[in-house]
Amino acid sequence: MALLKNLIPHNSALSLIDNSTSLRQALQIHAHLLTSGAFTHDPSSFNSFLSSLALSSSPPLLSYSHSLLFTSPPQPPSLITVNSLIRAHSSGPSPNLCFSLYRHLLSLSFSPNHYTFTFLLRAAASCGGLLGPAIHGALARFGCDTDRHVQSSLIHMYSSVGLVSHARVIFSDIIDPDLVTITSMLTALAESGDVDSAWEMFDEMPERDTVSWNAMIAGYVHLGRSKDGLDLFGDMLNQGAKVNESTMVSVLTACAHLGALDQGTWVHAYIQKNRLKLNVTLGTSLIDMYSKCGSIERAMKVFWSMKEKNVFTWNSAINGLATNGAAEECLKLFELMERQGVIPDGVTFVGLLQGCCVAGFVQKGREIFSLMKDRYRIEPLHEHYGCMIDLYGRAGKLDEAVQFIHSMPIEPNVSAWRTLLHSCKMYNNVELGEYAMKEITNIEVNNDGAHVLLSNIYADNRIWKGVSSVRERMKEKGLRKEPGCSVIEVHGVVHEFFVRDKSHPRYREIKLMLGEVDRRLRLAGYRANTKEVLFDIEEEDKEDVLSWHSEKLAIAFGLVVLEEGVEIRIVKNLRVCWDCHHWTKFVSKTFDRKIVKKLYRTSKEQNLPLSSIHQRTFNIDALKEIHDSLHSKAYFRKLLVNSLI
DNA sequence: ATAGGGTTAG
Repeated sequence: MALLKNLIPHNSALSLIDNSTSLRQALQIHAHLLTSGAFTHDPSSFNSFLSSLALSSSPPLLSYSHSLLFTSPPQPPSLITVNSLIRAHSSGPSPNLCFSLYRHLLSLSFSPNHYTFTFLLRAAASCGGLLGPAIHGALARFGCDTDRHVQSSLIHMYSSVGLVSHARVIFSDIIDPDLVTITSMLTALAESGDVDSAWEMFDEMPERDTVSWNAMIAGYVHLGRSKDGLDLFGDMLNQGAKVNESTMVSVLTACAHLGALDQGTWVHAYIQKNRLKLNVTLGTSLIDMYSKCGSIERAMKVFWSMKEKNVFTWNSAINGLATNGAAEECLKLFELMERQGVIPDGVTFVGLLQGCCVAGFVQKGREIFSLMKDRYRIEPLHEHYGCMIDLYGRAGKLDEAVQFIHSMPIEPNVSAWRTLLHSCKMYNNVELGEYAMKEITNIEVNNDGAHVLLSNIYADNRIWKGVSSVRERMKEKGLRKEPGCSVIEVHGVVHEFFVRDKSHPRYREIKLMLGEVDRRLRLAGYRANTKEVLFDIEEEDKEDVLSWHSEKLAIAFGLVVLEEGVEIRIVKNLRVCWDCHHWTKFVSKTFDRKIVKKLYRTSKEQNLPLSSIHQRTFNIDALKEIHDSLHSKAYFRKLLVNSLI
């Protein structure tokens, strides 16, 4: 035994500790260090031991290290040791422990330093709490407010608690801001919604690195300006900036929002070609991109290939299956998730409930809802209640939907009533629709979507008085229907069409194609259904109103430019009207095309067009080329050059 | 024997 002790000097014992070390192993190492006399021989080694445990990024070891601080140590802890513990907690599961450690540190009569405060600020940012300003005061007292690391952490903290103006003040006090502080300010601006100011800052930066590019791209993508994000990514490659995993995550998110499968596929190939590490986050983004672009098979292929998965990964797959109509598989995957001991969260249940909803599994949906509350102790949020209302509503169980709303322990929000209103539209229930509308206007007077829905319900039931009175009301309130917008990606380029949009450079061909479609559909027995048109008619010229809907323009464009047999994928911001749905089915059959439509809309994007620029025509030949020869930056550059033509 | 900015799901 004595021999063994000599064989393992304590510094190698410490280097044994990493995040795979179990608590049991840590205890053994601790015992070894104690019995070998390491701590008495070299008192500072106790501090090293505590730090190693804290920095192992393993929560149990961190707790153990934390508790040892309060036993009678062979030597008082050093400032560095306490700092290490604070640092570990700041990015660990309980960041609020940082603050009690800080008090402990003061009670030991230490003076906290810059290190201490950067960690504390990080903790305050992630707690989202009110402690940030207090820490700001404290660090000023200790004279740490001129330290760059502290300054950028302050900006980050104020931004994360929603106080951009404070972040601005900090920034303006920095005499000579560097790359990092500018990036941190840029991010703060973007997160506050002021992406244009962020851009200004980015544009004027004397130098940029990968992180600043990433911050700007992410800023656009988060605000729903995905197309701008992709364009900026193009610029990034063009300028030869180094791209990394984070870049790709944002770019894939943009592709997912735009339904840009070709670009997403290109990014996937780029990742492989450039040996970027397919970490959990990146893998999850890929799953999400593929499933949002309608390619659930490829999404699941990525899912199964991933060795490490977290709850995000599972949620993306479950959600993808649900929204792609694979409810059975979605429920099966959830069972597997449970068997593998992954704890589901609220988002998991949104996916599961949506799966049940589209498949019409009412009873299963009820069970899932109870499982969430009773077994997993997850308090349902508006989203979950919304799914349940939709579940009943779509299944035609309107009474149950209403009862469910009335039994909600939280105040139903606008979207709860709107979901009900939507079911009323599906099942022609005027009376209940009026009731839902009343509730909606009690909460929010100006809801354009709800007005349009109610008007359509009246129109369906030929209650013209109702139609005109809703229209009147909208006019009074100055409400306008949000313009419909559809995007289609063709050979890696996103094209955007608004309702009644004539601005596309190939509009003539589109119009001709619409005529051709019209002719062939008539032969096939299609008759336009005008009952949902009424809303648009007053601003309309005599031309065929229905053919102006944005998805028809987009599909016609797809027919013009896409090779035969290539599927047409459309992403739309508003509900697809009955006629368009019907029309699409006919086109799909008559032209023998697979057509996939997705509804995509986030609250952030509500009043924004899906992008600001369209009409860019890249000249790529076929998707397979993307896989074969185009794995390089040069390829993307080529796209951009072509786009300028 | 410790620092700052960027990345995922509804």
